[in-house]
Amino acid sequence: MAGVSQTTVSLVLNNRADSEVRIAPETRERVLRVIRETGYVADPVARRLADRRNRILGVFTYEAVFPAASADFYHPFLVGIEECAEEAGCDLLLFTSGKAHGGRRRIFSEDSRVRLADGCVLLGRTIDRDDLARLIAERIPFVSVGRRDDAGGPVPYVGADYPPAVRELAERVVARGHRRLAYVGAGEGAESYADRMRGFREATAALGVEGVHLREPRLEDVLAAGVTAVFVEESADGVTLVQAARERGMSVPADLSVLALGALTRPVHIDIDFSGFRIPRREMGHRAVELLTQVLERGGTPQELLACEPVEGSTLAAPSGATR
Amino acid sequence: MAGVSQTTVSLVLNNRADSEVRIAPETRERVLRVIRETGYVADPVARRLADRRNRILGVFTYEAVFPAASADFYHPFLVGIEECAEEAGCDLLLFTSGKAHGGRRRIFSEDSRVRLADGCVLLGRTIDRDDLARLIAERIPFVSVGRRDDAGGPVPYVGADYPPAVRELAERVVARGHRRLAYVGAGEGAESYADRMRGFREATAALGVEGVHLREPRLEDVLAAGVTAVFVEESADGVTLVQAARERGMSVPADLSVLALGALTRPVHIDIDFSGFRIPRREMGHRAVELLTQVLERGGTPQELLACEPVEGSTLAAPSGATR
DNA sequence: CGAAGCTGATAATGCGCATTAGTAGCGCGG
DNA sequence: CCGCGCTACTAATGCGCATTATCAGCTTCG
Repeated sequence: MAGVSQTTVSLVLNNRADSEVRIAPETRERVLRVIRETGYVADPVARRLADRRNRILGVFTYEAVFPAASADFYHPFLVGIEECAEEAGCDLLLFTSGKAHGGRRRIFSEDSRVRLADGCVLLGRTIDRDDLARLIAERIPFVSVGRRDDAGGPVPYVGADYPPAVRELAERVVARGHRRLAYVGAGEGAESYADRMRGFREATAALGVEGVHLREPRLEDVLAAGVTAVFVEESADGVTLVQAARERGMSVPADLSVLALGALTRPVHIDIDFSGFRIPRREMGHRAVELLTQVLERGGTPQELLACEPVEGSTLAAPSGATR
Repeated sequence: MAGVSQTTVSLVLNNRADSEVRIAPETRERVLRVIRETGYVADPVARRLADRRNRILGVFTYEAVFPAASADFYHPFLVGIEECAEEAGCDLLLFTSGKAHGGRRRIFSEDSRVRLADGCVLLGRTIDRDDLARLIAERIPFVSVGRRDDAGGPVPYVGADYPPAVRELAERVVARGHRRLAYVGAGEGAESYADRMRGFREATAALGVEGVHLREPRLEDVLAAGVTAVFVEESADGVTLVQAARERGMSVPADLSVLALGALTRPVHIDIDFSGFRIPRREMGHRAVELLTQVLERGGTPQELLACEPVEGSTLAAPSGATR
């Protein structure tokens, strides 16, 4: 329509004005006019095929992203991710098609589309080690939200810095007079759990107080252990304990302090203002995309830990028989 | 690696067993083995370029999808969309890159990527008419969530059926003894607003009662109009009115009934159990994707309205001076 | 006045796949 | 022993773009 070759259109479209390439102003204008009139837009697919870049960032989650179940937990990450993607002028591709394979989503499924994106962000409490190893081996650019142990090589991530957060929390707790603390939760499995547990162990050791590990949120166990403050890995467990305590006529935090370590991945009606700390979820999502774009441009394997913000809350008090 | 041509690999990969194509079992097995060993996956981009189909559905929203502001409102739609996309084995592409152009996102921006997806779902209270017209003109498959007026042709959509919902609600209200009702809100601009208003007008006419239209949620205006029941287009306005009424010493619903017409697009701390109806948001999202896949296969311009479910709530009562 | 230099554009190529049009190899009938 | 019909593959082509190499037309300079 403009009487020029496809090459010229491509040149004009991409606004190439290098010294290498020259386009007469009038020709350029003519092409632009036709583009405006027809509203032509280059097919992003072909574009991507040709220049191996499409400004699409993939987002892979092991759990469904939206479903109410874990929505409250994942939502903030996504807010950060979308925020940064918009700033970077990228679209987001949600890998929702990875049919649950054996009850669990896998990145590399039958007909994986990971490669469609320039790179991707991984979200989830745990991520399949084999998938991680393969991402690294195949040099697919990605950044994990949440620290990950090496998987056949260092994994790029943006995590929450749990150990210091748990330590500081423990200091606050011990400063209130508590001497026997408990950690409730698995303390392993996911890196985030292991990190919390590590912080707990380090803290009790450094502060010279007792540290008990209980896998299940059973109040009897807590009481039997003579513990006055409980660190719950999952806030949902905290809710369980608080309710059990109240039913038993105990008062929180007067008779038992409960500290939440940030996570709330299980759906639960919660109206308890837990003392503990806040995982900087939005910031993590945002930073993950930032690092991903950086990886795409310059490569590398960035690893960052973001600090958790202490939350005063109302479930921490001095132990009942405290003698300051 | 398998000693066969690219064509053969393609054939095996796509599991083509037509009568047209034949592959010796042993050859097929050999290729499959190599595929398993190397973990090869076909590049979805090239695939899309070659067969013009990539099982990616675009989602365009005029407001940011996740941000807390309107999150509570859009979230349910997305839940439904993701749900159905997963069932259909499609990935979702969120067009987040449509930089706010004049404060508002546009589908066809500088470098639009709409075409990357097989088709797309549109979300938002209002959608630019020109964008709609262009989608139709360019035959880009799409389905709008929310009814839309024609835009140079019929628009495919899944909407909420407001008129009957508002009428039924009005009947409940009138049955309680109310004779002077008010509609608070724009009543125009977006189709969803116009539809509510239409239902309101039809209802008051059919029921033979007074129907006042107030654009702003000002309690004085409501009282001045001698109205006993208010239909609020936006729940946020309902909150405003209820608070104003309470500050004035009035009781809701004893002194004033407030009916919410489903929408809550503005962020507001709400703990009022409004009487009114529920927009089937999740269902709309789900159905939109369903229709989109249908359009992709067979074409057409489906238009559907889903019923709103009545919500009993606690802001509807007989008017104070009711004489049944 | 011919060659070198520059300008402004184009033909050709490749990206990784699906698809179409063949084409070897082989058994079999005549 | 030639040709026909099958089977089981492969060569070639196109998708829509970015990129590279190339080229035609003009200036300018010696």
